[in-house]
Amino acid sequence: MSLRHALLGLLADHPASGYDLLKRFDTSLAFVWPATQSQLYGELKRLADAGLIEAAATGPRRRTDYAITEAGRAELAHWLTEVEPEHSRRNDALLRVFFLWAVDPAQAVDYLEREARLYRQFGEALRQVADTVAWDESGFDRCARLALENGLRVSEANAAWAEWAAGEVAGDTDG
Amino acid sequence: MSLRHALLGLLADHPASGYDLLKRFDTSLAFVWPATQSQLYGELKRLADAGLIEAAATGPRRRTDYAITEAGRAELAHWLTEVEPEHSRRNDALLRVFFLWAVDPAQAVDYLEREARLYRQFGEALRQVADTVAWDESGFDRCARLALENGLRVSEANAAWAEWAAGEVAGDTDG
DNA sequence: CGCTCACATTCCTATACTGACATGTCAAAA
DNA sequence: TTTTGACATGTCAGTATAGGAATGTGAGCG
Repeated sequence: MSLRHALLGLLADHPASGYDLLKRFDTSLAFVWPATQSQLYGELKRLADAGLIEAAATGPRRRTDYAITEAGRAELAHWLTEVEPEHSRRNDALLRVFFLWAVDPAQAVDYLEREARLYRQFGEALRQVADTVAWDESGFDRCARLALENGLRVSEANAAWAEWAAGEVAGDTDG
Repeated sequence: MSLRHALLGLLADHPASGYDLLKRFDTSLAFVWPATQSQLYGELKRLADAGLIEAAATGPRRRTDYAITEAGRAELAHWLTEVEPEHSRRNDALLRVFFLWAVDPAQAVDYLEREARLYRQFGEALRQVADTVAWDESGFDRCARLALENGLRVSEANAAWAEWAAGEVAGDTDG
């Protein structure tokens, strides 16, 4: 149910329509919580039913701007401070590592080197974002930079690990 | 659909019943791909229908041992070498970081310090596993150790990040 | 004016996942 | 003998997620 709170968080910053929110998702939150349009509109409706947001204005093309309510802000704060985050561990790329023994060592090394490249590329992409976005000193941007730094560090750790692991597998084969 | 391939991978090692697989999941793969018993039995049935595994023996209490078929081994190798892993980014704990501006700086620092502690604890737990498991030189155990090393490095990176981020937020408040 | 494109929302199907519940078997202890 | 507990599998309802089709609106341009 994190989508629910992600939307609350964005609306706590300022009112927006479903369409706006979708774009903001794609540019900032997609790295940590991708969402599709059908999910998003459905969740907005449920949030409105629950009184956590309300339709604040309607524009052209049935555009509906939603604003967070007091109840919504309370729910957001509650989620941030009192609800234990799920440290979900689902990791497709790492799951495969458990089964690399089932293929040739050369293929295993290929896999790990490929992973290393992907992590490096991802780090590069994040660095691009860091350099090109016009960050301001708003709370949202400050926090986004903290999250981005996490991405940089974790992708670096993963890349270094994958290179090390490739060396391990290659070493076992030689020795 | 990674569960499907996780089961194939375990059965590629040696035949096992659903119950065995469930236990193996809980002890080794749960860190990267948790699965419930209902999912697991359902998937076994589908794998058998697809001809990727077959019921090899039946024991007491309706126990059914499944074995991987040649088609199953081919599918596993295909998945490992040719199917792009999903670098799923869903991260509840990091999502919250985007919205920490919505609570008091002190609460934000609390959140980040708590995260740091959790990552350190998780690293400790992994180190415990590394030290207590009787690792052998089988392919499976070697690969499991590679995966475990990933956990150690990534949790260390996350812990260091969280401590740094807590400092950043605290620094902003003072300055 | 008519065209096109970006805007904006709704609905649909299918699969994945969670958590709980239901059913039954066998071995060994009390 | 009864009971307990580990073994072993199956089903169900509810929710989450993916991905795409369908629908319609308004602004700008030739």
